[in-house]
Amino acid sequence: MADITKQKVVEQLKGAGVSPSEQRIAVFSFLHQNHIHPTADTIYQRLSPDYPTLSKTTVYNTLKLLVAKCLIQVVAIEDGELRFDVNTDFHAHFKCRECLEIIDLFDIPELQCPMETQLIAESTQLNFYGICDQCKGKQEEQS
Amino acid sequence: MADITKQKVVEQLKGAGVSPSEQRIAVFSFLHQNHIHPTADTIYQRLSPDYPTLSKTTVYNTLKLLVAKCLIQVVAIEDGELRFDVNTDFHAHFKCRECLEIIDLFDIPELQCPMETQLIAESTQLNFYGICDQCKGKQEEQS
DNA sequence: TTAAAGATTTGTTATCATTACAATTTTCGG
DNA sequence: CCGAAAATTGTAATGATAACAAATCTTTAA
Repeated sequence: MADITKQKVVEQLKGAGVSPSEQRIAVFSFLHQNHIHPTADTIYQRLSPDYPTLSKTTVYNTLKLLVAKCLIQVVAIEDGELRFDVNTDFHAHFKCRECLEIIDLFDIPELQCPMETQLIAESTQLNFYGICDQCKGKQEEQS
Repeated sequence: MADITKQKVVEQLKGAGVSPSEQRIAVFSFLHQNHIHPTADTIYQRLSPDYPTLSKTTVYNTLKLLVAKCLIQVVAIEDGELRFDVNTDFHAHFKCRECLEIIDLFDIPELQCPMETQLIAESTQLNFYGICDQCKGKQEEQS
């Protein structure tokens, strides 16, 4: 699971001009090690046991800072909650309406606005909604 | 601005099995006549003068119903507020970070999940974020 | 080393979109 | 015209996020 060392995380933070506090290291490491597109609350819940003094406000502040420094990406796939992704390269997401999990889809070429519009996209979100294979299988069993 | 008659709106509602109350006609007509991807609150604010007894809950209920009946589409382009669109055909959206307006982009072919994933998208959202031509022009003037 | 300045974290409170809910009003079949 | 079902309404609840000020930690300069 630990696909990145604490060293590397600290280096990335410093490289972006973010002083590497324990809390920031914890949040950023969590995202590096858990590619589950978590919400701020999920991050808070999962880190709390190991960082008992951690505040939810700090999680929100840290996430906002990491987004501003382009170290992570916001995934606005569902209203009412933001999700976060360490992978800042363009890729699409598929959200299953049953298990609510989000699946990364990488083999999609980066999209641009139609040329005649002259619009330049600074970022792009491509979201698919449906039912994943596992959940589809379960439903077919029952019928 | 009135690009559709009340008659047509009523027909569409009935056709989808929605009884055409005054409030539902008002909300659906507003969306037909104002392609501004409004939020529930905007719809409520704009209709209130003409429908003084209208309740915001009714606006939310109606929007949810129209979405369920596939008469309108949800545009989840920004967290914290849902927007609504009478155009249920696939098209992309561009949100300007300055004026916050949403521009429709039609000349984009409908996207599918990569074949090898076996995933089938029931709906798709393609959102671009950047700065529109007007706002870009204003910024260049000042510098 | 030390003290002030600055940065960071924290807990509480506020905000805002949306939903839940129960009461009231409207609609419609008999 | 009456009563059941549907629709609407207002209020209260929820839940994610932001604002804010106090507390703590870190850094810098004397």
